[in-house]
Amino acid sequence: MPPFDMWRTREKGALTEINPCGACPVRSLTVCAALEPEELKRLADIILTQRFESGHALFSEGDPADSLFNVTVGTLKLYKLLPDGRRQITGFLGTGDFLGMALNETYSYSAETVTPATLCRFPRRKLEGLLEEFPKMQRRLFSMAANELAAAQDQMLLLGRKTAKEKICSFLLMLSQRAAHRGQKENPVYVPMSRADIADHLGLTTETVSRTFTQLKTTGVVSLQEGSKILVADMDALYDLAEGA
Amino acid sequence: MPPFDMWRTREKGALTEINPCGACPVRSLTVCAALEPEELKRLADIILTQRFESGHALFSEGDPADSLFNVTVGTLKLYKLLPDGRRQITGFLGTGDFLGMALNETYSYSAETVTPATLCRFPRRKLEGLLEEFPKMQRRLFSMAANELAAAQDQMLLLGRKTAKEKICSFLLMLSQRAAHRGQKENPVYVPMSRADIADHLGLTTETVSRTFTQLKTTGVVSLQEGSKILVADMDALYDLAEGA
DNA sequence: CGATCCGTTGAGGTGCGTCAACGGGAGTGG
DNA sequence: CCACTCCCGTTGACGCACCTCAACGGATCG
Repeated sequence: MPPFDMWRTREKGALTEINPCGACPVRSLTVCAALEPEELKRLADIILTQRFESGHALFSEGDPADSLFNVTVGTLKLYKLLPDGRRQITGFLGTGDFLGMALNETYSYSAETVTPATLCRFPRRKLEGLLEEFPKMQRRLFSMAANELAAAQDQMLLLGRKTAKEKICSFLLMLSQRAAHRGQKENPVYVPMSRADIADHLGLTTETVSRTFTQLKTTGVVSLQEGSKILVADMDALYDLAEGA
Repeated sequence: MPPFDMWRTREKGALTEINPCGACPVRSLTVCAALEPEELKRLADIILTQRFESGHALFSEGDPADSLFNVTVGTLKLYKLLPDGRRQITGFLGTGDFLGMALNETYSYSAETVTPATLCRFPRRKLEGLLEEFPKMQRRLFSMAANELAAAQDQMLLLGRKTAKEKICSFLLMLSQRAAHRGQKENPVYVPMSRADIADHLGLTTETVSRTFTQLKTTGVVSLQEGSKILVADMDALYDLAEGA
């Protein structure tokens, strides 16, 4: 982390710094993992690193899609809304995740920070140019998209066919596994999002989420800890509960 | 369609022919759209064209993933199962769609024909080789994956937050729009899949699907026609009903 | 002509939503 | 420091959209 005087205000709600990609501590998790040192310099020329407070809207569904982002620190949520305000959170993103891909000229979902977060912003045109030049990066991006697609299919199974308890257990397992994948602690599970966010991700209400957590605590499967952490007492039981066994 | 004697049995349940990609009538819809004539020849060398009856399982979740497919004719379903048999159909595929992408060495979902179908089969190793050579095809595949991802997000919104009636209307609209995209009639909508398949796609039961169709018929929004076709009498009403307006 | 499958309809049950109340923590202003 | 207000999470009482179970008719097939 650079001293504060290296930061400068860039736009409302964002702090911007110049960050050399070569020194990026999370590069191995991102699209940038595919690049050689000199390619990284080219990349560093087009990106901005920005820090946002929690609850900051990066962009909304329908906005012109002229930026793409890489999460380096923090958690984000992506969501879609129905006209009457019903909301579906399609996914939570963390360190290494990439967002902002758009088919047309506008975003098809909204993105908002859940915790304070640091992101690398790529101007869309310039990134597309680099992708032409760096086929390795193209391939890396493709394999990340394939991963997201598999996760989306799991989520469809969850939303369409699982009970409330199975949904909560699957969600905790997913968080645990993703933390492990990023080299973080997999237990206790860090759960930074609110009950409302969890509900809108799992197709439930906050009340049902709360009741189900209480039930899991009562039966001794999990226990709550300081700082939005959930200790899984019986990981095997959680696996079984997640699939209805 | 070639005369029958051009077909030869290749494996149980499949008929195989040699098909020059250059003459493929649906190429513009597929991954192959990106290729030049001489590249198409290279592609033709590695593919098999196969025809399957309806209800044929192409592969199952967990099978070794050594083939990829392109749908030229017919409809398929992709699905995942829970241990107790609950099923979620993550999507229906038709002309031009691509399937079989796998992250590891095994498929993460099952695939089965809904109608008689014709597919081009690509051996995975050989296709990966060609993708290295043809970056245009790589890009085309990526944009198709991005499309699928957007569709998956729509489906999550549907599964998590829509009512039964909204689900059915959204489903009909989706079928209509996809037919239009393929240059087929968008109304009446061709609905080749069973009530059970629709239910497992929308997170409902067959009874609820049936009842909801009856309700839409009664209120004059749609009417059933011969040959699995549904005539949408009031397309605007269908749009409104699909989003709860 | 029985057997099977599929779609439809009815009657009744339930998992989760809705509505409401309450308590604790954080921020804010006096 | 307290008083006030939010916001969030929890819990209870109740209702309902959809599920479950069951019956039936039509189509297909050996």
